[in-house]
Amino acid sequence: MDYDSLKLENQLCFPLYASSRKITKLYRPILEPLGLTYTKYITMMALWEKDNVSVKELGEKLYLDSGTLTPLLKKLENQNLIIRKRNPEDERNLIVTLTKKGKNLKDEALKVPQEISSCINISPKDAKELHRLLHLILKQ
Amino acid sequence: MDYDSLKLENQLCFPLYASSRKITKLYRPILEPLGLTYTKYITMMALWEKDNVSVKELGEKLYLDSGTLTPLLKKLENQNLIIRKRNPEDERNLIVTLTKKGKNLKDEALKVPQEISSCINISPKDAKELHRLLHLILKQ
DNA sequence: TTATATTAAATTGTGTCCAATTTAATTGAA
DNA sequence: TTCAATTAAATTGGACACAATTTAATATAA
Repeated sequence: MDYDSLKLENQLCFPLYASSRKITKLYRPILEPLGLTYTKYITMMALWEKDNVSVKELGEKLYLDSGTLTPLLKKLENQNLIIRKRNPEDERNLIVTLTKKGKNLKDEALKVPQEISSCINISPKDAKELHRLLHLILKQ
Repeated sequence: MDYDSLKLENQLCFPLYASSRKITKLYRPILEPLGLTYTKYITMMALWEKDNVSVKELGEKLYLDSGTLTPLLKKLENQNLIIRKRNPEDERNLIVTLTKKGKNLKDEALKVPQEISSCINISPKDAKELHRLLHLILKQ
């Protein structure tokens, strides 16, 4: 019987899972002064790219559903970073809009990618290749 | 001002995080008939490779701490897959041992990697490269 | 020896994630 | 039209993750 396929070392998902958590952990102390968690941070990144979007659209971009986003967006609203408002054209849709404070946070956030990249030791070539492979999985 | 570093598309962590969750989601329905979650599954894989290990050793292998492992191991014990026992030589250590049922589950689990790999479309070459890059991050 | 330091698990509290269900609004077919 | 389907968020409940603290056992230095 061949049990090799059950060895941790031969898994692809396990290092994916472990390294994802490892890097999220790196973000924690860097984001904490901005009042953001990692999930809040990627949500803000999505909004900095495109404002006035529905929860559905945000969820598609972030690969998250309303079960995760609804409470998260409520917290961001409590922090006065966003406003949540129903779309008058179609009240089923909730539109998320950045506040002035939310927009201004972008400048403070500029240092985050810098600090992170100084923590992760990977060559530009490897980074590009990793990026390609991850999107390969994500896009199927 | 250059905001490109804040675009989701330019992140390395974001696709890592998103694809990790995506693949964990693939495991859910496959592991469910075995009574396992993904975290339980990797814990069992570690134990199938090496039995009679402490929580600390298990945590080092899985990159998890006692805050995650303690409740998880209690559940696995309730399922009669493992036994938890203090080491008489040093009562601080808790030793985790597979039961007969836990050992037998390995044969059932053999089909899991097969089913998963049929869901993920990646060439052997790309898989090998992805494996290398993830371990590069994990090992630093 | 004995008080202090260290170590290993367990506990506590917060923040996700997600499946499944519910609620409310809109669409569409008879 | 009108009632059944569809859609978008919100809610609920269960399972992690992890920082920080606590508890208990062991090691060590004065």
